[in-house]
Amino acid sequence: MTDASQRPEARAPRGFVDRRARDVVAERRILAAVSGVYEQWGFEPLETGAFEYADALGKFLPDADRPNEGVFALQDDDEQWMALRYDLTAPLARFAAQNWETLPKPFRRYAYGPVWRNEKPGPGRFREFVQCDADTVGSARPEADAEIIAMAVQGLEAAGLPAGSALIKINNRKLLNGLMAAAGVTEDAQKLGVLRAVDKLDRLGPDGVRLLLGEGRLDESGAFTKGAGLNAAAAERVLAFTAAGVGGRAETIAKLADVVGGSAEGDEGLAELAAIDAALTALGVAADRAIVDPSVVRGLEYYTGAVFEAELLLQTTDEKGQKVTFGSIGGGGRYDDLVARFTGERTPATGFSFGVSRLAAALRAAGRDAASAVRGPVVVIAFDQARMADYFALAAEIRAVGIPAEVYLGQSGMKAQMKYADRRRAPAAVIVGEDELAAGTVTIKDLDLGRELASKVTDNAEWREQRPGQQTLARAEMASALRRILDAG
RNA sequence: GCCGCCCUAGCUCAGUUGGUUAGAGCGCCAGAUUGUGGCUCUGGAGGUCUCCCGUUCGAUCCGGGAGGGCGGUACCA
Repeated sequence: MTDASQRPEARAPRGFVDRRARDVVAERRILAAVSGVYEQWGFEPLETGAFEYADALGKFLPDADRPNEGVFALQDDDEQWMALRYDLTAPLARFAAQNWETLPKPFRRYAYGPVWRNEKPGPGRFREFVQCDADTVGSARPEADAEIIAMAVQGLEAAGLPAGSALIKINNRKLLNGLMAAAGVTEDAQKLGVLRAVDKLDRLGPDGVRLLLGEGRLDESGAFTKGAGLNAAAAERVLAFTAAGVGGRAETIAKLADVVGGSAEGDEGLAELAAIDAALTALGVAADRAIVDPSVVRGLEYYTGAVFEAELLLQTTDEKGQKVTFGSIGGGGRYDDLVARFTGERTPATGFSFGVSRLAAALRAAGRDAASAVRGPVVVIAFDQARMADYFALAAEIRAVGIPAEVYLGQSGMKAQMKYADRRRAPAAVIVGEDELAAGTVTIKDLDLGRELASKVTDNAEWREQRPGQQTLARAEMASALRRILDAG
């Protein structure tokens, strides 16, 4: 035995979670359903490695001083920095650039897998999480955006979200760019400041955003956030723009034309939105599934045109009775410059990604995971260490009819074995001792039924006498009896 | 990253105005119960009171630092 002070503490690194059967099964179901939809739309699966060379991942280049800023990075034996991918878009851009010659173009692929971010974890925010992503590389058509949106709607519903509980909000960066150009904002840093301010609209409201568009904002904790430095008139124009969303897509687009029309870039964005609207309508996606919302901007720099965000409309209460709004569950947009980083050639691309465990949490809140309670196998009680061969034969017989089964392999007595079966959430325990062996019978205990019956019995002697949920029958009838128990459950 | 609050058993928390053996409930293990998960009773295991340094005759308690957690804020490719 090692000295206690030398023993490692059994704990997972912060921001990394262990997921047990219930969560694993739920996420697998989501991925299977969404993959099915994506493949039906002609998107092929693609898997790339967890590591990329750091320079391929984008602007956060690890340097010797701060190699792990934002990403988990390490140096290969040839001294090159490599880093765990932080999303699935950057690896796609790298893959597309590397294989561009031989790929069918436009290239349509979906991917899912873990991504890693080296940043402060929070509630519902981890340093490792699973993303699912679909992109079209090599098509500048607005229809490519529309198709991604329509497919996302269908994918989320296939995963189990109740129809209409998610809404895709669509906007176009070119509108805001046109607006800012008209207001005399040309500097990139200031543009980014405007985007970030607008991105906080849902949290801070118009008044908070007005401060951030101007000089800056002092929050409750006393921290000051520097604003984008717009003059009052320009700030009001931006706010008016973000508030221009109305019901229907076409109506919103018409209204936006009044606000941003006239600038070349703004008109381009309007034309793209109109084309997306037309394609969505043709694809059968109505305004109850996807709307145009000018307040959606997404904080990321690399989007060049259409941007979209999937918002959950579900509102539920958590275990403390607090109201919980799920909010954004995924997003995406058009990024026409990402592949060009490698090839030097502008390659239009658009995509959508969502967090798989976040969607799983949403489904749970929506009460859509009832069926995912994970059952254990039928447990064959190991009564007598000398009769293991008999128990294995029983278990094999049960498996042969398609029911998961296992023989208890611990050392404990029968009481502990029953407890084990209970904890495994086994539907039934199979008990074969001396009596049953001699009589050619098996005793089967329906654990769910037993639990229910036992709750009504308070007297111990009576409980022992009743053996609730238990039946003894000929061995030949074992499989069909178990089948009945499973079907009833 | 910045600001605030917090850290005592596996979990939720008492407690010591600085004093010798730190508690409860739940959970866990076992027995009562020839071969039965529940109930009841009995017993048991489990803690360097987050860590390090300082003050003190003496620190889980006071001071400083570190780590971790929670909330806000920033960032989020």
